[in-house]
Amino acid sequence: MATIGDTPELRLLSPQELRAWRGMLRAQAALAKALDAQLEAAHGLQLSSYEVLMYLADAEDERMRMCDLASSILLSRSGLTRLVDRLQREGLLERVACSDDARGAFAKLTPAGREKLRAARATHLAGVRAMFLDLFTPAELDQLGDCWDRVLAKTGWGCCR
Amino acid sequence: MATIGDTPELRLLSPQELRAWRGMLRAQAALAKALDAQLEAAHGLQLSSYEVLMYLADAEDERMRMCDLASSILLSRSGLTRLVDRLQREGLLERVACSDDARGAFAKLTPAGREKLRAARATHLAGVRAMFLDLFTPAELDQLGDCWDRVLAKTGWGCCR
DNA sequence: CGCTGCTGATTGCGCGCACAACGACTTGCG
DNA sequence: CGCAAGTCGTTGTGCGCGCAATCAGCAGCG
Repeated sequence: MATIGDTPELRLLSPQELRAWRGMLRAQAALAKALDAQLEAAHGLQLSSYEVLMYLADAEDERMRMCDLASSILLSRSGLTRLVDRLQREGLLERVACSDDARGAFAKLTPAGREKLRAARATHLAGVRAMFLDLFTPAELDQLGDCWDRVLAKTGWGCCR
Repeated sequence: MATIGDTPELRLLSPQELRAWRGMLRAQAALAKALDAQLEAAHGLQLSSYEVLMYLADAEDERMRMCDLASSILLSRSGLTRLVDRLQREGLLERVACSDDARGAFAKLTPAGREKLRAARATHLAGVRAMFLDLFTPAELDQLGDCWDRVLAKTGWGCCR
C-alpha cells in the first residue's frame, strides 16, 4: 500500500495496458448490449432470462435449485426469485417443490420454455460466434481461457462454487 | 443464418469455446465487483463516479461536455445527469456553462475532486494491476488488445467515438 | 423432545439506470 | 429573417437489481 501524499507522480497505465484494460470493458459492454438487443428483437427474451432457460435445459431433469441457479447466472437470490417470477408468469418454467428439503424449490422448464429456448439458442449462439468466437483461432481461444482462469483465481471468484 | 425447425441438433459450444466465453463473463463480473468494493471501502466512491473524475482529470482544463463524458463512461445522458448531480452535491465537481454553445454544460473538477481522485487513483490502479494487468506478460497484453479491437470492430462499437 | 444455529426462498425498500418526452438552443435552408 | 430539423441537457417514469429483514424448515446438541 503506497502512502498517500509522497507520490505526486503515480505510475499511470501504459498505452498497452490501457488498451488491454479499457478494451475489455468496452468490448464486454458492447457484446452484452448487442447480444441482449438481438435476443430481445428476435424472441422478446432478455439475456438474463435466456441464461436461466439455458442452465435449466442443460441440467438433469431440466430443473435446478433456486440457489444453484442464482450462483450460476451470477445473480443474487432475491434477483433470481423475481426473474423466475417473470418467467413463470410467461409460462416458460414452473416452480416444483423439493421433496428432500421442504425449504427448497426447483425451477423446472416447461415444454413452452424448452421450445422457446430451442429457438432462442440458435440466435444467441450465432451471435456469440459471429461477434466473439469466430474472431479467434482455437489457439487464441485457449489463451483467452487461460487468461480468465488466472483472473478468476486471483479475484477469488467472489462467491460459492 | 440457419433456418429454424430443421436442425434439432444444433451445434453447441465446445469446451474451449465455453471456457473462453463464460470465463470472460465471469472474470469481468468478478473484476468489476472486486474493484468497486475496494474503491467503495477505501474512499466511499463508486466505480462509475471514479471514472467520471478520472476522465475529467485527464481532460484539458479538467472539464468535459456532458455528452462526451456520457459516451466515454458508457452511460446514457440521463444517467450521467444524475451521476453528475451526486458528484456535484459531494463537491467533487461543478457545472460550468459553455460559452460556445448555450445548450451545453461542462462538468469541471473541483480541487476537492482532484484530491479525491488522486487518492482513489492509487487504490484503483493498484487493484487493476493486481487483479488483471500483472497477470499477463506484455506480449499477452498486446494480444488481448488485439482481441478487443476485433470485437469492437465487429460489434460496431455500439455508438459514437 | 426442545432449544439453538444455520440455510433456502421470499419480501420491503432504496438505488442506479435506460427510455421517452420536454424545453432551450443551434444549424441549415429557402 | 423565419422556419424546420437536429442536438444538448434535464426530468418523469418504470424496471431490474442488491441488501437486509423475515419466515419456514433442517441439523446438531443435551
